[in-house]
Amino acid sequence: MDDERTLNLLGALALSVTDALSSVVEVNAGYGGEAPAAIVTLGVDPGLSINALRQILNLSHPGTVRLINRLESQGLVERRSGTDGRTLALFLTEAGHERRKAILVERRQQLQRAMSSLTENDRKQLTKLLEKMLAAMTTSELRNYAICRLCEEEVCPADRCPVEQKYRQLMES
Amino acid sequence: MDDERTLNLLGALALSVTDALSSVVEVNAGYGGEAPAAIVTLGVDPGLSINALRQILNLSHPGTVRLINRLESQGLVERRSGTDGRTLALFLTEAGHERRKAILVERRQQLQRAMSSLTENDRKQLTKLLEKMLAAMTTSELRNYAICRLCEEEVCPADRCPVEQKYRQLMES
DNA sequence: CTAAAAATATGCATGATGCATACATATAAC
DNA sequence: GTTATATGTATGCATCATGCATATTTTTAG
Repeated sequence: MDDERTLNLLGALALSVTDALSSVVEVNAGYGGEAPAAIVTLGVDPGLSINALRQILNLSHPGTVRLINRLESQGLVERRSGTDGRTLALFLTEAGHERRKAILVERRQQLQRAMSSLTENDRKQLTKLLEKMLAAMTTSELRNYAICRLCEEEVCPADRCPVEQKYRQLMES
Repeated sequence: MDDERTLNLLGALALSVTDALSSVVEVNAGYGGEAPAAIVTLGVDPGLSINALRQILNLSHPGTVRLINRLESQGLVERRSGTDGRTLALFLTEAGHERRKAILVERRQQLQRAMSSLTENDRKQLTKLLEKMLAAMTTSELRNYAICRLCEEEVCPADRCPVEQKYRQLMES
Protein backbone atom coordinates (compact mmCIF):
# COMPACT_ATOMS: atom_id res chain seq x y z
CA MET A 1 0.00 0.00 0.00
CA ASP A 2 1.67 3.17 -1.21
CA ASP A 3 -0.91 5.19 0.66
CA GLU A 4 0.97 4.55 3.84
CA ARG A 5 3.92 6.48 2.56
CA THR A 6 1.63 9.37 1.64
CA LEU A 7 0.21 9.27 5.15
CA ASN A 8 3.69 9.65 6.52
CA LEU A 9 4.42 12.55 4.22
CA LEU A 10 1.23 14.26 5.32
CA GLY A 11 2.10 13.76 8.96
CA ALA A 12 5.60 15.07 8.40
CA LEU A 13 4.37 18.14 6.58
CA ALA A 14 1.83 18.95 9.26
CA LEU A 15 4.52 18.55 11.88
CA SER A 16 7.07 20.70 10.11
CA VAL A 17 4.57 23.44 9.34
CA THR A 18 3.36 23.48 12.92
CA ASP A 19 6.94 23.51 14.20
CA ALA A 20 7.81 26.42 11.97
CA LEU A 21 4.69 28.32 12.99
CA SER A 22 5.04 27.84 16.69
CA SER A 23 8.75 28.53 16.83
CA VAL A 24 8.20 31.87 15.14
CA VAL A 25 4.83 32.75 16.59
CA GLU A 26 5.50 31.92 20.22
CA VAL A 27 8.39 34.30 20.31
CA ASN A 28 6.25 37.03 18.86
CA ALA A 29 3.21 36.36 21.00
CA GLY A 30 5.17 36.84 24.20
CA TYR A 31 3.68 33.63 25.44
CA GLY A 32 3.32 30.14 24.08
CA GLY A 33 0.61 27.56 24.35
CA GLU A 34 -2.74 28.78 23.14
CA ALA A 35 -1.89 32.45 23.66
CA PRO A 36 -1.40 33.17 19.95
CA ALA A 37 -4.66 31.42 19.10
CA ALA A 38 -6.47 33.44 21.76
CA ILE A 39 -5.15 36.69 20.34
CA VAL A 40 -6.02 35.82 16.75
CA THR A 41 -9.48 34.56 17.66
CA LEU A 42 -10.34 37.56 19.81
CA GLY A 43 -9.38 39.80 16.93
CA VAL A 44 -11.93 38.14 14.68
CA ASP A 45 -14.62 37.69 17.32
CA PRO A 46 -14.41 40.51 19.83
CA GLY A 47 -16.54 40.22 22.95
CA LEU A 48 -16.25 36.45 23.37
CA SER A 49 -16.71 35.19 26.92
CA ILE A 50 -14.11 33.12 28.67
CA ASN A 51 -16.34 30.12 28.34
CA ALA A 52 -16.78 30.59 24.59
CA LEU A 53 -13.07 31.06 24.11
CA ARG A 54 -12.39 28.02 26.21
CA GLN A 55 -14.26 25.82 23.75
CA ILE A 56 -12.48 27.22 20.75
CA LEU A 57 -9.07 26.79 22.34
CA ASN A 58 -9.99 23.42 23.81
CA LEU A 59 -8.73 24.33 27.25
CA SER A 60 -10.19 23.81 30.70
CA HIS A 61 -12.00 26.73 32.21
CA PRO A 62 -9.30 27.49 34.79
CA GLY A 63 -6.67 27.21 32.10
CA THR A 64 -8.47 29.82 30.06
CA VAL A 65 -8.83 32.14 33.04
CA ARG A 66 -5.10 31.97 33.63
CA LEU A 67 -4.35 32.46 29.95
CA ILE A 68 -6.47 35.62 29.95
CA ASN A 69 -4.73 36.74 33.15
CA ARG A 70 -1.41 36.48 31.39
CA LEU A 71 -2.60 38.30 28.30
CA GLU A 72 -4.27 40.99 30.40
CA SER A 73 -1.14 41.55 32.46
CA GLN A 74 0.71 42.04 29.18
CA GLY A 75 -1.82 44.66 28.20
CA LEU A 76 -3.01 42.69 25.19
CA VAL A 77 -6.53 41.80 26.29
CA GLU A 78 -9.21 43.61 28.31
CA ARG A 79 -11.94 42.10 30.45
CA ARG A 80 -15.14 44.10 30.14
CA SER A 81 -18.47 43.25 31.68
CA GLY A 82 -20.72 41.27 29.37
CA THR A 83 -24.43 41.22 28.77
CA ASP A 84 -24.83 39.13 31.87
CA GLY A 85 -23.80 39.90 35.43
CA ARG A 86 -21.54 36.90 35.50
CA THR A 87 -20.37 36.82 31.89
CA LEU A 88 -17.28 38.65 30.70
CA ALA A 89 -16.63 40.12 27.30
CA LEU A 90 -13.04 39.92 26.13
CA PHE A 91 -11.47 42.45 23.79
CA LEU A 92 -8.05 43.02 22.34
CA THR A 93 -6.40 46.27 23.32
CA GLU A 94 -4.64 48.40 20.76
CA ALA A 95 -1.43 46.55 21.60
CA GLY A 96 -3.33 43.30 21.24
CA HIS A 97 -4.35 44.19 17.71
CA GLU A 98 -0.76 45.02 16.86
CA ARG A 99 0.33 41.72 18.27
CA ARG A 100 -2.28 39.88 16.28
CA LYS A 101 -1.08 41.48 13.07
CA ALA A 102 2.49 40.56 13.82
CA ILE A 103 1.54 36.97 14.54
CA LEU A 104 -0.35 36.69 11.26
CA VAL A 105 2.49 38.18 9.26
CA GLU A 106 4.93 35.66 10.69
CA ARG A 107 2.48 32.87 10.10
CA ARG A 108 1.97 33.87 6.49
CA GLN A 109 5.70 33.98 5.88
CA GLN A 110 6.20 30.48 7.21
CA LEU A 111 3.32 29.11 5.18
CA GLN A 112 4.62 30.83 2.09
CA ARG A 113 7.89 29.05 2.53
CA ALA A 114 6.10 25.72 2.41
CA MET A 115 4.35 26.70 -0.81
CA SER A 116 7.30 28.43 -2.40
CA SER A 117 8.26 25.45 -4.51
CA LEU A 118 4.80 25.02 -6.05
CA THR A 119 3.82 26.12 -9.53
CA GLU A 120 0.62 27.95 -10.32
CA ASN A 121 -1.02 24.71 -11.31
CA ASP A 122 0.25 22.92 -8.20
CA ARG A 123 -1.38 25.58 -6.08
CA LYS A 124 -4.72 25.08 -7.74
CA GLN A 125 -4.53 21.36 -7.14
CA LEU A 126 -3.43 21.91 -3.58
CA THR A 127 -6.35 24.21 -2.87
CA LYS A 128 -8.83 21.59 -4.01
CA LEU A 129 -7.15 18.88 -1.97
CA LEU A 130 -6.98 21.04 1.13
CA GLU A 131 -10.67 21.86 0.84
CA LYS A 132 -11.53 18.18 0.73
CA MET A 133 -9.24 17.27 3.60
CA LEU A 134 -10.40 20.12 5.81
CA ALA A 135 -13.99 19.05 5.30
CA ALA A 136 -13.02 15.55 6.36
CA MET A 137 -11.27 16.88 9.45
CA THR A 138 -14.31 18.87 10.50
CA THR A 139 -16.40 16.84 12.90
CA SER A 140 -18.80 17.99 15.54
CA GLU A 141 -16.17 17.43 18.23
CA LEU A 142 -13.31 19.16 16.49
CA ARG A 143 -15.35 22.27 15.97
CA ASN A 144 -14.92 24.67 13.14
CA TYR A 145 -13.68 27.56 15.20
CA ALA A 146 -11.00 25.36 16.68
CA ILE A 147 -9.59 24.46 13.28
CA CYS A 148 -9.61 28.08 12.13
CA ARG A 149 -8.32 29.52 15.38
CA LEU A 150 -5.10 30.78 13.82
CA CYS A 151 -6.53 31.80 10.47
CA GLU A 152 -6.33 35.21 8.94
CA GLU A 153 -10.03 35.59 8.34
CA GLU A 154 -9.51 38.80 6.42
CA VAL A 155 -8.25 36.86 3.41
CA CYS A 156 -10.41 33.78 3.85
CA PRO A 157 -14.10 34.67 3.73
CA ALA A 158 -16.37 32.45 5.79
CA ASP A 159 -18.69 31.70 2.87
CA ARG A 160 -15.81 30.02 1.06
CA CYS A 161 -14.38 28.27 4.12
CA PRO A 162 -14.68 24.49 3.71
CA VAL A 163 -14.65 24.05 7.48
CA GLU A 164 -17.52 26.46 7.94
CA GLN A 165 -19.50 24.75 5.19
CA LYS A 166 -19.01 21.28 6.54
CA TYR A 167 -19.90 22.45 10.01
CA ARG A 168 -23.19 23.95 8.86
CA GLN A 169 -23.97 20.75 7.04
CA LEU A 170 -23.31 18.77 10.22
CA MET A 171 -25.57 21.05 12.24
CA GLU A 172 -28.46 20.64 9.83
CA SER A 173 -28.56 16.90 9.89
CA MET B 1 -4.28 37.19 -4.31
CA ASP B 2 -6.08 33.89 -4.00
CA ASP B 3 -2.88 32.30 -2.74
CA GLU B 4 -3.51 33.84 0.63
CA ARG B 5 -6.61 31.80 1.07
CA THR B 6 -4.67 28.66 0.17
CA LEU B 7 -2.08 29.61 2.75
CA ASN B 8 -4.79 29.78 5.35
CA LEU B 9 -6.15 26.42 4.32
CA LEU B 10 -2.71 24.90 4.59
CA GLY B 11 -2.22 26.39 8.04
CA ALA B 12 -5.61 25.17 9.16
CA LEU B 13 -4.97 21.67 7.87
CA ALA B 14 -1.59 21.47 9.58
CA LEU B 15 -3.17 22.69 12.80
CA SER B 16 -6.07 20.27 12.70
CA VAL B 17 -3.89 17.31 11.82
CA THR B 18 -1.46 18.15 14.60
CA ASP B 19 -4.33 18.64 17.05
CA ALA B 20 -5.80 15.30 16.13
CA LEU B 21 -2.45 13.58 16.40
CA SER B 22 -1.44 15.03 19.72
CA SER B 23 -4.81 14.59 21.37
CA VAL B 24 -4.75 10.91 20.55
CA VAL B 25 -1.06 10.26 20.84
CA GLU B 26 -0.39 12.07 24.11
CA VAL B 27 -2.93 9.92 25.87
CA ASN B 28 -1.35 6.81 24.52
CA ALA B 29 2.22 7.85 25.14
CA GLY B 30 1.58 8.35 28.84
CA TYR B 31 3.25 11.70 28.57
CA GLY B 32 2.93 14.67 26.30
CA GLY B 33 5.40 17.11 24.86
CA GLU B 34 8.16 15.44 22.91
CA ALA B 35 7.72 12.09 24.63
CA PRO B 36 5.97 10.44 21.69
CA ALA B 37 8.61 11.73 19.29
CA ALA B 38 11.34 10.39 21.56
CA ILE B 39 9.75 6.95 21.62
CA VAL B 40 9.23 6.81 17.88
CA THR B 41 12.72 8.07 17.12
CA LEU B 42 14.44 5.70 19.52
CA GLY B 43 12.59 2.84 17.88
CA VAL B 44 14.10 3.71 14.50
CA ASP B 45 17.53 4.68 15.79
CA PRO B 46 18.36 2.64 18.86
CA GLY B 47 21.45 3.63 20.81
CA LEU B 48 21.18 7.36 20.29
CA SER B 49 22.81 9.49 22.97
CA ILE B 50 20.93 12.09 24.93
CA ASN B 51 22.75 14.76 23.02
CA ALA B 52 21.85 13.30 19.65
CA LEU B 53 18.23 12.93 20.66
CA ARG B 54 18.22 16.45 21.98
CA GLN B 55 18.98 17.82 18.53
CA ILE B 56 16.28 15.79 16.83
CA LEU B 57 13.66 16.80 19.37
CA ASN B 58 14.90 20.38 19.45
CA LEU B 59 15.01 20.47 23.23
CA SER B 60 17.59 21.79 25.66
CA HIS B 61 19.96 19.30 27.15
CA PRO B 62 18.39 19.38 30.62
CA GLY B 63 14.95 19.11 29.08
CA THR B 64 16.03 15.94 27.31
CA VAL B 65 17.54 14.47 30.47
CA ARG B 66 14.25 15.00 32.28
CA LEU B 67 12.27 13.60 29.40
CA ILE B 68 14.36 10.44 29.46
CA ASN B 69 13.96 10.30 33.25
CA ARG B 70 10.20 10.28 32.81
CA LEU B 71 10.30 7.64 30.09
CA GLU B 72 12.72 5.53 32.10
CA SER B 73 10.57 5.69 35.21
CA GLN B 74 7.69 4.47 33.06
CA GLY B 75 9.81 1.54 31.98
CA LEU B 76 9.76 2.58 28.33
CA VAL B 77 13.41 3.53 27.82
CA GLU B 78 16.70 2.19 29.12
CA ARG B 79 19.94 4.04 29.67
CA ARG B 80 22.90 1.85 28.78
CA SER B 81 26.54 2.90 28.74
CA GLY B 82 27.70 4.07 25.33
CA THR B 83 30.95 3.71 23.43
CA ASP B 84 32.35 6.51 25.49
CA GLY B 85 32.71 6.76 29.25
CA ARG B 86 30.50 9.82 29.34
CA THR B 87 28.10 9.02 26.52
CA LEU B 88 24.87 7.12 27.06
CA ALA B 89 23.10 4.84 24.65
CA LEU B 90 19.33 4.94 24.84
CA PHE B 91 17.15 1.96 23.97
CA LEU B 92 13.46 1.22 24.06
CA THR B 93 12.44 -1.55 26.41
CA GLU B 94 9.98 -4.19 25.31
CA ALA B 95 7.20 -2.01 26.71
CA GLY B 96 8.70 0.92 24.84
CA HIS B 97 8.42 -0.92 21.56
CA GLU B 98 4.81 -1.76 22.30
CA ARG B 99 4.14 1.83 23.08
CA ARG B 100 5.77 2.95 19.87
CA LYS B 101 3.59 0.62 17.86
CA ALA B 102 0.47 1.90 19.58
CA ILE B 103 1.46 5.50 18.92
CA LEU B 104 2.03 4.81 15.24
CA VAL B 105 -1.27 2.99 14.87
CA GLU B 106 -3.16 5.91 16.37
CA ARG B 107 -1.23 8.31 14.20
CA ARG B 108 -2.01 6.37 11.07
CA GLN B 109 -5.70 6.30 11.90
CA GLN B 110 -5.85 10.04 12.33
CA LEU B 111 -3.96 10.68 9.12
CA GLN B 112 -6.20 8.27 7.30
CA ARG B 113 -9.19 10.26 8.38
CA ALA B 114 -7.73 13.35 6.76
CA MET B 115 -7.20 11.47 3.51
CA SER B 116 -10.44 9.52 3.63
CA SER B 117 -12.23 11.90 1.29
CA LEU B 118 -9.60 11.74 -1.45
CA THR B 119 -9.89 9.71 -4.62
CA GLU B 120 -7.11 7.57 -6.00
CA ASN B 121 -6.11 10.35 -8.34
CA ASP B 122 -6.25 12.95 -5.57
CA ARG B 123 -3.83 10.87 -3.56
CA LYS B 124 -1.36 10.74 -6.38
CA GLN B 125 -1.51 14.49 -6.76
CA LEU B 126 -1.21 14.94 -3.03
CA THR B 127 1.88 12.78 -2.86
CA LYS B 128 3.65 14.88 -5.46
CA LEU B 129 2.68 18.11 -3.74
CA LEU B 130 3.77 16.85 -0.35
CA GLU B 131 7.12 15.81 -1.73
CA LYS B 132 7.70 19.28 -3.10
CA MET B 133 6.57 21.02 0.06
CA LEU B 134 8.59 18.81 2.35
CA ALA B 135 11.69 19.52 0.31
CA ALA B 136 11.00 23.24 0.71
CA MET B 137 10.57 22.84 4.45
CA THR B 138 13.88 21.04 4.81
CA THR B 139 16.59 23.52 5.66
CA SER B 140 19.83 22.97 7.48
CA GLU B 141 18.31 24.37 10.68
CA LEU B 142 15.11 22.39 10.60
CA ARG B 143 16.99 19.16 10.21
CA ASN B 144 15.70 16.11 8.48
CA TYR B 145 15.43 13.94 11.53
CA ALA B 146 13.36 16.58 13.25
CA ILE B 147 10.77 16.64 10.48
CA CYS B 148 10.55 12.84 10.40
CA ARG B 149 10.58 12.38 14.16
CA LEU B 150 7.09 10.91 14.25
CA CYS B 151 7.26 8.99 10.99
CA GLU B 152 6.67 5.32 10.61
CA GLU B 153 9.91 4.59 8.84
CA GLU B 154 8.91 1.01 8.16
CA VAL B 155 6.56 2.17 5.42
CA CYS B 156 8.59 5.13 4.20
CA PRO B 157 12.01 4.04 3.01
CA ALA B 158 14.75 6.61 3.43
CA ASP B 159 15.81 6.44 -0.20
CA ARG B 160 12.40 7.75 -1.23
CA CYS B 161 12.10 10.32 1.55
CA PRO B 162 12.05 13.83 0.10
CA VAL B 163 13.35 15.25 3.35
CA GLU B 164 16.32 12.90 3.36
CA GLN B 165 17.07 13.71 -0.29
CA LYS B 166 16.91 17.44 0.20
CA TYR B 167 19.08 17.18 3.29
CA ARG B 168 21.77 15.27 1.47
CA GLN B 169 21.70 17.83 -1.28
CA LEU B 170 22.14 20.61 1.27
CA MET B 171 25.08 18.83 2.85
CA GLU B 172 26.87 18.41 -0.46
CA SER B 173 26.80 22.04 -1.47
C1' DC C 1 -38.01 32.56 47.88
C1' DT C 2 -35.18 28.72 47.73
C1' DA C 3 -32.74 25.21 44.71
C1' DA C 4 -30.31 24.39 40.73
C1' DA C 5 -27.58 26.05 36.93
C1' DA C 6 -24.08 28.96 34.76
C1' DA C 7 -19.89 31.90 34.55
C1' DT C 8 -15.89 33.14 36.67
C1' DA C 9 -12.08 32.73 39.93
C1' DT C 10 -8.71 30.58 43.25
C1' DG C 11 -5.87 26.85 45.76
C1' DC C 12 -3.08 23.34 44.79
C1' DA C 13 -0.53 20.08 41.97
C1' DT C 14 2.11 18.57 38.00
C1' DG C 15 4.21 18.31 33.45
C1' DA C 16 7.33 20.32 30.43
C1' DT C 17 10.71 23.16 29.77
C1' DG C 18 14.99 26.55 30.10
C1' DC C 19 19.20 28.70 32.30
C1' DA C 20 23.02 28.37 35.17
C1' DT C 21 25.90 25.35 37.18
C1' DA C 22 28.21 21.16 38.66
C1' DC C 23 30.42 16.82 37.70
C1' DA C 24 32.75 13.28 35.13
C1' DT C 25 35.36 11.77 31.30
C1' DA C 26 38.04 12.41 27.25
C1' DT C 27 41.30 14.93 24.32
C1' DA C 28 44.85 18.21 23.30
C1' DA C 29 48.81 21.21 24.52
C1' DC C 30 52.88 21.69 26.16
C1' DG D 1 52.59 12.82 31.52
C1' DT D 2 50.30 16.52 33.81
C1' DT D 3 47.29 20.39 33.04
C1' DA D 4 43.73 22.96 30.22
C1' DT D 5 39.90 22.54 27.33
C1' DA D 6 36.08 20.31 25.34
C1' DT D 7 32.27 17.04 25.59
C1' DG D 8 28.41 14.51 27.67
C1' DT D 9 25.40 14.13 31.43
C1' DA D 10 22.98 15.54 35.62
C1' DT D 11 20.96 18.70 39.19
C1' DG D 12 19.11 23.15 41.43
C1' DC D 13 16.03 26.47 40.65
C1' DA D 14 12.55 29.01 38.11
C1' DT D 15 8.56 29.59 35.05
C1' DC D 16 4.87 28.65 31.86
C1' DA D 17 0.96 26.07 30.85
C1' DT D 18 -2.31 23.39 32.32
C1' DG D 19 -5.88 20.36 35.05
C1' DC D 20 -8.88 19.03 39.12
C1' DA D 21 -11.43 20.28 42.98
C1' DT D 22 -13.62 23.88 45.09
C1' DA D 23 -15.38 28.44 46.07
C1' DT D 24 -18.07 32.69 44.79
C1' DT D 25 -21.32 35.25 42.38
C1' DT D 26 -25.26 35.83 39.51
C1' DT D 27 -29.14 34.10 37.08
C1' DT D 28 -33.05 31.23 36.32
C1' DA D 29 -36.58 27.66 37.56
C1' DG D 30 -39.73 25.52 40.51
